[in-house]
Amino acid sequence: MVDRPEISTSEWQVMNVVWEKQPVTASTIIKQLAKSSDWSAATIRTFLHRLVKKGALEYEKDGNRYEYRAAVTRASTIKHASRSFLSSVFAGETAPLLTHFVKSSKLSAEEISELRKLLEEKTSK
Amino acid sequence: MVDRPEISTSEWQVMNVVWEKQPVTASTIIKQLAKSSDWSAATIRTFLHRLVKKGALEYEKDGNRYEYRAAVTRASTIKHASRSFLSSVFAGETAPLLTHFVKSSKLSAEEISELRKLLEEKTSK
DNA sequence: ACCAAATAATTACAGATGTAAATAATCCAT
DNA sequence: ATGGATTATTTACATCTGTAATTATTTGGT
Repeated sequence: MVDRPEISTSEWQVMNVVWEKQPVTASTIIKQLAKSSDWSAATIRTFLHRLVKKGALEYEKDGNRYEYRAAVTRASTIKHASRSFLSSVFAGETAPLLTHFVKSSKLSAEEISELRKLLEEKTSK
Repeated sequence: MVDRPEISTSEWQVMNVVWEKQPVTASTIIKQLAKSSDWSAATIRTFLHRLVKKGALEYEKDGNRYEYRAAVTRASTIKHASRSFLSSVFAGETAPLLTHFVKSSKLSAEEISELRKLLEEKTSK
């Protein structure tokens, strides 16, 4: 927890697959990412290698392949990235950030009432 | 508008000062950033130079110094950065993003009711 | 036991970024 | 007009990123 690994945007794509399917092999990840990207298999393997080096992923050998799994939780990684996004892009001001995303997003009725409930709780608290 | 300049996190610090104070000289920016960073003057001048090259800033000569001003609006730059943050960190899902930031933020009563109003409008729409 | 196939590790290389120092151009005060 | 100060431009350099290709290692099948 001392120094968090910085995850690049490409690496986030990979991490998102791992968090969803772990433990998971490289070839499964490659197959999955083929749907949403046009990276070659070699490129994705490079990302995996770098993520291991950064301490964001770890693996266990299973025959000649690796079973990858996340070494950091999605929640804590999101928290870190969000903090830094908030601080640079919105100069640390949360309300404008929320306003921006509320305005620019499509939300279902359920999502909206869920968020309103959350805000309500914050008021009384 | 063809290809948006990518603004790095350090460069965001500089842009935020420019948007707030433009038109503004390098030395004013340096003075301002001294409060929140420990960059040397040379470093900040490098950022200014790169931002001009990227087309994010422009300047007008005033004697031997420049008056910098933004060449892109804050709103459009925020929109761009937010889209890419949403897509990589929250896998494109806005509701979890909003939940995260609502939960992790301190909001004043006014801000909360403002946001609730915004959400309400979205419902009826 | 050996070979084709799969996997992982190493190497490559250009552009971006963080961080500045060195150099060149310009201006103000004397 | 000149020299010190200020500003901008150029150069530096290591690390990170995007994007692979090349090489080495392992393994399952015959």
